[in-house]
Amino acid sequence: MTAPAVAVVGPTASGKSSVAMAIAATEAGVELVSIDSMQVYRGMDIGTAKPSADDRAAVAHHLIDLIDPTDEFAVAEFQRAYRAVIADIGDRGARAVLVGGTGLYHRAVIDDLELPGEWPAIRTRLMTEAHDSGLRALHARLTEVDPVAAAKMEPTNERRVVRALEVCEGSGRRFSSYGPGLEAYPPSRVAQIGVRWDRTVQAARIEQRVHDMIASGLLDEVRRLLDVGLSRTAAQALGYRELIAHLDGECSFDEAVERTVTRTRQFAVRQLRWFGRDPRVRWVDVEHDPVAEAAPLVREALHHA
RNA sequence: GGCGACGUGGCCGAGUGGCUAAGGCAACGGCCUGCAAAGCCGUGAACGCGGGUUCGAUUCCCGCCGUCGCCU
Repeated sequence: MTAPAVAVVGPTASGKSSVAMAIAATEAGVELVSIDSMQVYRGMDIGTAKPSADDRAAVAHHLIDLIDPTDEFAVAEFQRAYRAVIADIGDRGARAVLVGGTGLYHRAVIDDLELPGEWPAIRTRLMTEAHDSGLRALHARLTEVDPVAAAKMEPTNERRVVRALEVCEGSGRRFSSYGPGLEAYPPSRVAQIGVRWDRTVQAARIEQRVHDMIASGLLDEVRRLLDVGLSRTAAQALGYRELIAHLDGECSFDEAVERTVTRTRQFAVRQLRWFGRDPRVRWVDVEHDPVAEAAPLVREALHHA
């Protein structure tokens, strides 16, 4: 049985995790579910700001440490794992607080998106075609096969064009037939509370956070991971990608750190836009203390869930 | 003090005696159904200052200021 759930969303370093922890500490029968594409990797702890051992001992945390850093992972697997976890929590008679930072994963679970499926062979073929005869040609083909999908994407966005064609060819169904996409915001049983700060403050918080991660030994963590190897997805995580580049001799340490700060800041803006578009999110513009300012709203939503 | 080089948008960095002065980064705005901490699209903004040569100067000459290097 699906557990009642409430979601705390927002950009990195907004304090959403601390809000969730505060809820779990004061409400009985609450378990936390991380909606984060990078915390699923074991061993990637510091850079992904995983909850501490103490926090995890105090409150049940889910969808963290699901796989090895060498493994590939994507939304569909995450959605599958989520369904299992949310059912378990429900069976226990508990409630879930989702802590969401990865927009796509979050939508996939709260709106229960129907994800098309995967046809790697077709995809590979399409990619070589894109490089040989040009992306333009592929987009033109998509326009014939699925004009609705084609109209919705930039003809220059290889990933999207290829994926849409992959699904059309592989499934025999139009890509656009899998649902309205992400521009529709149907009523959801999961209430969403957004936590955000003024842009300037957010930037400062991020810079501080990155420096804290470095001080906590992020470089050593990356070295250790490099010995085992990182999957394509894991290797592009913020902080990891930059530090790997540094260890490969591509840039100085300071440059890597600076680059991490910048990229994280940009990521936070993208998160803000992603969640900001969702009219269902109730926002808390934090002035000083995310817990004091946002927790009451989350608590209230949880009582209605 | 002398000699030399340089001074282009927030930063880096091309370039030309005369079309609307590249590009990259950042910033800002927007997008996203299997790499999503990824990827894609769009936008604004500049020739150090003062003279001169010229039909016309960012480009050539002089001076000033500034930066860097070398020399005494």
